[in-house]
Order: sequence, then structure tokens, then C-alpha cells
Amino acid sequence: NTRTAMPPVTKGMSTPIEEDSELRRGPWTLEEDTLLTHYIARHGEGRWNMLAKCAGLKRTGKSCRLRWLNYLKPDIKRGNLTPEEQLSILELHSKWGNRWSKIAQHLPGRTDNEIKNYWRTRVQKQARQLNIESNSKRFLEAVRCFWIPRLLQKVEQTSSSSPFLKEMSSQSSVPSQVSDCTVPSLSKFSSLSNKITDNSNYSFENSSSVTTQSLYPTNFTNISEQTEISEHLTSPNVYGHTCAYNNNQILNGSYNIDSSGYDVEGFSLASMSAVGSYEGSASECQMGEGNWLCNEMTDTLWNMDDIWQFRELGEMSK
DNA sequence: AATAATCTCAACCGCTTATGG
DNA sequence: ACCATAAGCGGTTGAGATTAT
Repeated sequence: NTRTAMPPVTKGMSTPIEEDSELRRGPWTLEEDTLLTHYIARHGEGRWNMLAKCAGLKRTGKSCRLRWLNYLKPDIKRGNLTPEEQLSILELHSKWGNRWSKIAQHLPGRTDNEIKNYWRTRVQKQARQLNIESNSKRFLEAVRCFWIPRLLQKVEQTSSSSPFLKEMSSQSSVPSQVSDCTVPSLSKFSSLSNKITDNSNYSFENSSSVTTQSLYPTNFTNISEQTEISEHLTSPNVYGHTCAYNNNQILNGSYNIDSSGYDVEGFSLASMSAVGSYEGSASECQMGEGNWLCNEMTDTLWNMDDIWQFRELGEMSK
């Protein structure tokens, strides 16, 4: 990594040597931002190398372009992704894989960098914590059956204050019980919220840059073909395919969740009542290997509701 | 209060694709 | 058709911020 070989760049300052000859790297200063913004306001974007020189920036054109597109451009949205945006990302990623730029085109104001970061830091984190390969079918199913319905519920809650979302939500059949394992089609949602009009027959096979070729296969293979299933649920997934779940597998280790994740002893009842589904007497939330369940209740793929729904499914299948 | 561990995200790199001569 | 340059993309890094111990 050549970056580490470079002299450290002090925020807002540069050495005389850097001033004279070297290209600057690292964080942008306010002055640089101002120079770039003003130059683009006068002359527009494009021809970045020339732009960098003419604007008096000691940066590469590449660096200028990135700074502008990811940070300075006026219509960039800041702050957390809304549940609707998260839904869009999940759905679009399932269609296109790691085509961040393409995905970002459907999320106005969001950059490919931001979406990529979201996927890596939030989505993949969940996979790691569950010991599921984030590019596995299992994780895909978990996303479909638990995270997406949760997000839809969030959207429904939000819709009370938004006429637009209210309309959207009323058109999608958000399951009252996540344990239904029913994922309503998102196509309606997506077309409303993001005006997805790209119907190009994108094919993973045609892109060498896609690394998730096996993540969301276009013709989804029924899990029952691969695993021994005593009893399973079926549900149409977001693309109308059918997926199957072996509850026992989910509960008993197929997901390789640390046993504390399902063990009642591993959690206090307080954390369960905290999410409103279980009444419990109890003590403080225990912080063990499963502490993320307690801490990130509002922004995780899995929460206590989900864990208990897994448990319920397991009981039902006995 | 101090330190360690973890997370976030801006910025970089290398590679691919597009464009123009 | 070929080459050079610019633009675009996805993967990765690491400084600073935040959280846990």
C-alpha cells in the first residue's frame, strides 16, 4: 500500500514541500473544497485532470472527481439510510450483485460509495455475527424472510406520517407475523419508491466484475433439493421464486449461530420485553457473545423478535 | 478516567471501459 | 484498428469517532 509510504497528511495543513511539488493526498481541506466547488460552479464538471490544474488544486483529477461526486455535489443526501432505502438496496443487490454504481442510480442523493459501505458494515456484519457466509444462499434466505419483512414493517410505521408511504404500504401486504415467512413482492414498492425502469436483461455471466455470481442465482434452487427436510415452510421470494426452510435446520445449527443466540439462558428476559413481544421479569441485558442483539435492536438484521420467531418455528415443527 | 476494541466512511488503488485522435 | 487518455467502477484501507471494558 503506497498510501502508508506517503508522509502523513495533516488535516488543514501541508508542508512547504507538498505545497511546491507534491500532489496532496488524504482528507480535503475547506480551502480545497471551496476551490473545487467554485471552479465547478463556473466551468462545470468533467476533464478532471485539467480541472484540477486550472482550479489550482494539487490533487489528481481522480481525487477531485471523487470528492465532488461523493461529497460536494449539492444533491448528496447525508445521514442514515431510511428503511425504504435499505429495502431498495437489498432488492437491487439481489438483482445486480455488487454493482454499486448501478444500485446508486436508483437511490437519489446516495452515492455508490455510501451504499457499498452500508453493505459492508451493516449487512455483511450481520452475516459475520451469525457465522453465515454473506454470499451464501442461507444468508439470502435470512434476508428475505426476516430482514425484508422487518423493514417493510418499519416502512409501514413510518407511513403514518407520510401520505406517500402510506399509499405505498397499503399496496404491499406486509405480514403481521414475520413467522409467516412470507415476503411480499417488492416490485410494487420499488417501482413506486424508486421508479426502477431498468429492464435490461442483466446477466451475471456477462460481467467479470460481479463477485456475487452465486449469491442470488437467477433461477433459485429450492433448498429442499440440497438438504434433508422434515418439515419446511415455503414462501414466494421477492422474485416470485419459491424458497424452502427447514425449521429444524435453522434452529439447530444450519445457520451455525452460536448456541447462546438461541439459548434462553443466554439472554435476559428484559431484552425480550424491550422489543415488545415478550413480557419478562428481569435483569439487565446480558452482554455476552450475543450482545449485539441487545445493542442494535433498531438497526440489525436480527433482533429478539426474530430469534423468538425462529424458536417458535422450531417448536411448531416438533 | 484510561485504555482497548470496534465501527464508520472518506479516500485511495488498480483495473476496466469509454472516448477521441 | 490501434493507441492514449479520461472516466468510471469495485475493493480496500486506515484515521478518527464511538463504544466497551
